[in-house]
Amino acid sequence: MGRARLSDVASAAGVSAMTVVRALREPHKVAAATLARVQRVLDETGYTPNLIARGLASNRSGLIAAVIPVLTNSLIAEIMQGLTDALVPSGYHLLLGASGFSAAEEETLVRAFLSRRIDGIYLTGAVHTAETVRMLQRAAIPVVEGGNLADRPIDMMVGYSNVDAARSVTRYLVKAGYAPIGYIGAYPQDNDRARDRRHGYELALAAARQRVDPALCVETSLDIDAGARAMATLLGRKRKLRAVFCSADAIGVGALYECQRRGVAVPEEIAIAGFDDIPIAAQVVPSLTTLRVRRYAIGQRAGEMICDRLAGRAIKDPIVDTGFEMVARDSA
Amino acid sequence: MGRARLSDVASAAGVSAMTVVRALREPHKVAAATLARVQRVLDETGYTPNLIARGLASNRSGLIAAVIPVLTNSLIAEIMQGLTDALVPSGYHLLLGASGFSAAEEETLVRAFLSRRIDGIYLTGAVHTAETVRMLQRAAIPVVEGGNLADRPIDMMVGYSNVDAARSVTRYLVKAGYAPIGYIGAYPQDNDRARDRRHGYELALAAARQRVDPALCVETSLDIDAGARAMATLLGRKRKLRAVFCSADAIGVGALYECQRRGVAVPEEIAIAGFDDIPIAAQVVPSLTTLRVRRYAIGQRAGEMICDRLAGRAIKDPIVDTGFEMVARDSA
DNA sequence: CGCCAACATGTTAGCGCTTTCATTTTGCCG
DNA sequence: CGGCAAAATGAAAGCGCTAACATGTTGGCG
Repeated sequence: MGRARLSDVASAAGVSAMTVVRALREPHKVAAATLARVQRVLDETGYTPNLIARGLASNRSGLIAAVIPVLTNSLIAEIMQGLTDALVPSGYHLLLGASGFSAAEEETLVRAFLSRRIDGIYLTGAVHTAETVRMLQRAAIPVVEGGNLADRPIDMMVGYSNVDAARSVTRYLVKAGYAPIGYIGAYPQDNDRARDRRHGYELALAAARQRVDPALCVETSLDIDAGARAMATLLGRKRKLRAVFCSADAIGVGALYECQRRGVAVPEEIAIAGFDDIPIAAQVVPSLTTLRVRRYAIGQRAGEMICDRLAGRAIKDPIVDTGFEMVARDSA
Repeated sequence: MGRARLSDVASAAGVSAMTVVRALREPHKVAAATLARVQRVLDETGYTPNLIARGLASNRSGLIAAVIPVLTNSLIAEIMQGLTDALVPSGYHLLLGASGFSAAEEETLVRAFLSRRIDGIYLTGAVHTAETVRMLQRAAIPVVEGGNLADRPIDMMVGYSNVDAARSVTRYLVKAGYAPIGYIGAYPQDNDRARDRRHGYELALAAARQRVDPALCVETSLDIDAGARAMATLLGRKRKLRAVFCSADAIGVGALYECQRRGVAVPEEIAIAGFDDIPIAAQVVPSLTTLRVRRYAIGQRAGEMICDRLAGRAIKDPIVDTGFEMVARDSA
């Protein structure tokens, strides 16, 4: 590995470089005897093509980048797993960058990745800096924005409507007769998904002619502890509260635990609904009512779209809605 | 981006390519007036170096690969976050591959990554195919095996002893007076960590002169559901059982829930100890006694070691033990 | 048995950068 | 103010591959 070059193989086999290339990529175009000879040298030398040189000559790196907020979010990780699973069979590899929820950091990463002449890119969410968008358009590579749907994608988009999904969950609580319904969600800065979920919550309340009470809404970070603290805050406000929509299951589970610790019965005193259907949601007692989203499919579809475009296949629809479904359980 | 070449910038600024390169990388070696002129052209054209061409010419890709079993394991994701955080400031980027717990698939990925002329690589665990090891040694790049400690690393190694860690947890149960102590762990195929943890469990029992009863040991997959089912299996065997060591918190939490559902009091009737200290371990009721490992630090340290080596800095010790600590909570 | 497809193979010219060495210019001192 | 070291700049030769075109070699048929 590493040492032998194409030309080494060629001269060892007594042929030209092109013949080796053909033996590698279009064996049927090479005479059987030649093929066998080249094949043998290939095996002996353990030749591995230098993809850097190939990239320079062919102007394709074979690299697909993905910029995600953090690697440690298991929901995003599922999308990435789908993405890489779709990419690798076509010979592409995944270049991963973490932006830490910062659009500026995302821009820095995108710039660096374009320097590497990536063939395509996956971005999380639909909100990016103007410069990010400009660079990507100028690069004219396949771009998929994933995890949310919006009106004007840079190029392609696959996900679901966070507004509609959050509205569905909230409507579910409304129809179950709960009122008033509070909200615990993630901080919305630099994060269109969080913002959209809150928006969906508000739309559902408005449709039901319930008023949005700011005192019943808390925004916090996205983990179990934070969910527990937020629930404590809400309960501490001594306002009437019958149900809470948590814009992420991690938060919902934390809220549930906080209720347990305080002896608040769920759903009898306070109903809780989450969002995401993480594995633990089905296991907690009471099990968490939530909304399921097809995360792996999002990544996989995104990967397919990028591969299709790079292979010159037409994309039927640049915006793919992967949908969602309510999962009614015991907590609401 | 993408259009302007180094030579374009050079001719626009009326200098040679080399001067532009120096302006970019060693500005102090360029006369102030020239520097300003080049700088202006650089800004105007928005020049971005083509890292593929650089890679070919300099024989360094700037890419560090990591091969992990799956992206969706949040523990591994934390390691990856540490890794990328350590790499990016030095200008390296993370190329990620998922082997699906298969050593053969790992080998395929390593081969492909070597084709891309990666500058370094992180591998999960200490067990790899002979061919993987051979290729890596031949490539002579920094290699870090992470997440476990073993005797003969390919190159460098950072992690903790899964044997010792599992022994610590089991010993904790022994000292608390529980007996007999059962075991629920992950399938050990192609996974040295799982194997080592079971080994640690057995060593601790042996040290305490308790016998290892195969009927009290279950191996399963690594998630909450599986943990619950495994606990059900164990309870269904109608053997005396006082405590269970679960080789992963996901399994432990599942086991805990199964006990709750069956009305088995934890820790009064059965004590449960986990491994990993995932976020939810502190939140479940009763909170899970477990063992904490410095995952982010493992990735970060691995990244630093790779960067150090590539920068020509000496590595004091090629094997770094990041240690572990018992976290005593309520479940055992 | 000669000729032309169809097949098989080779040649040439880069891709955009870095590396190495060569050359020119400047500054300083006796 | 000549000469030399140091500073500033440039020229040439690839890195290992691919793309596009060119050439050579068969075999089948009239």
